[in-house]
Amino acid sequence: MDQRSYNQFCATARTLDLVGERWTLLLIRELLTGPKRFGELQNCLRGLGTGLLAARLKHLEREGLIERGTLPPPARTPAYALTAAGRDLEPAILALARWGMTWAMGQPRDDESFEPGWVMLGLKACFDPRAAQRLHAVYEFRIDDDAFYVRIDAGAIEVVHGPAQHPDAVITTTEELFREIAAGRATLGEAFTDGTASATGKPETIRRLAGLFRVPPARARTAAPTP
Amino acid sequence: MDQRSYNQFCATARTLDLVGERWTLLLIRELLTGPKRFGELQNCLRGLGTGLLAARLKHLEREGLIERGTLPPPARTPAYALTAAGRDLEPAILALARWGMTWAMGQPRDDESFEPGWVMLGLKACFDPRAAQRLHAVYEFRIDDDAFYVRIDAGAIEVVHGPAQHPDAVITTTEELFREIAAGRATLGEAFTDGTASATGKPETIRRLAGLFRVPPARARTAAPTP
DNA sequence: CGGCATCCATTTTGATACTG
DNA sequence: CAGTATCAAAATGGATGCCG
Repeated sequence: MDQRSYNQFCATARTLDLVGERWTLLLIRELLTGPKRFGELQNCLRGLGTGLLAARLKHLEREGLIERGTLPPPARTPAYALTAAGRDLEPAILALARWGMTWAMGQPRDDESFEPGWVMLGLKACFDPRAAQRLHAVYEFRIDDDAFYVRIDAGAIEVVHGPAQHPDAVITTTEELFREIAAGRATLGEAFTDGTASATGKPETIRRLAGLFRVPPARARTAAPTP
Repeated sequence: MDQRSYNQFCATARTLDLVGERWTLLLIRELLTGPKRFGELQNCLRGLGTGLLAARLKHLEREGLIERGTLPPPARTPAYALTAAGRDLEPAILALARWGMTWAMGQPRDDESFEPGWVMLGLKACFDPRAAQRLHAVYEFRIDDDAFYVRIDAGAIEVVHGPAQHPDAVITTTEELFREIAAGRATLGEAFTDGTASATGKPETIRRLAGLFRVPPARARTAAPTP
């Protein structure tokens, strides 16, 4: 599982030697929004068996991409978190996500699973720092029984799985809307208008939210003439 | 080979469904610097058998990421080129490369193969558009028997495998130097000084070259405290 | 629940031989 | 060369069962 290397002295190949195996990048994707426990990971990653999950976690820990630790004091249960090296994979994963938004999303198939966190990460991938100049705000998203918070700080964005401490605005909506957003059939702005999402908090903070993200238009993957 | 899907309605997962299999991203990496033939691909990708290469090419063609065509008129031999969708994977591949430069390069192992093109792509990944303001120039790199050209156009960079038509400057050097650059033990600037690389052409164009790239410093992948 | 071990059916892969 | 055919060796997935 890690003795199979491409044997190329190339930055891309070396990276794929470490994280190119099946499930690995998706596992890291899950940890991008905060530490998760074994069972949580298994829930998000249907089809990944316990054995393979344990092997992948061990491999990533040995390679210094994740750390096994325990959640904040009250809960003494083990959890996995990204190290600095692991966190630094975020730009690559968001780049893959942007590609997927453009070229591969279309309609959900009915055998596909879905997590609101994937859309939260998608929003992050579409975040436009220039649209967030001078904005400092914490948003809390409540999607059915899931919660995320988004902290915007002068062109930087942070997305974390879990409720916020002192949100400036709270957005309440459904997983169904998030599915529609992922399919490109809805936007946050429209959702506020047609009532599929509601918000409480500082009006100005709410007003700026929808403009922070530039969703790339979907395109079809048909052979294109070389320019 | 394509019936194995993650079955997630997620942009990242959908992308990996298409290009996440072994060898696929490296294959696309090879095509980022221009069309290549079956045999050329096989040469760069030691360990990838002909059967699997053929299968991958067929899959990528069917999915609209590459096109099978023939090289420019004189040679009537088949070659594979990226479509617009395939080319659009470049940001993701360069992001993976940047990660590898930072966290995974170190020294070459002696069982690793090496291609100068991988370093050319590494340079592209380190290109700093702001350092190239107002610069319009075509550089030709001659690395032993390989050639690449690099066109800089006001903050944009293009890297193509093959000789240039009318280069403003020609850089001549060895594969050995490129290996050292990949290992972070040499830079273009030093190479001009110590004579391991030589350049002919417009002095001002040559002078600006080394400053166009910001190579990220290498870091060790040891468990880091979460900030 | 967290996590590892084991067994087994199915895929993927790697390596090589072979054909136009 | 470009690509198919073939076969052995891994990797995967699913279903357990076990132990703290």
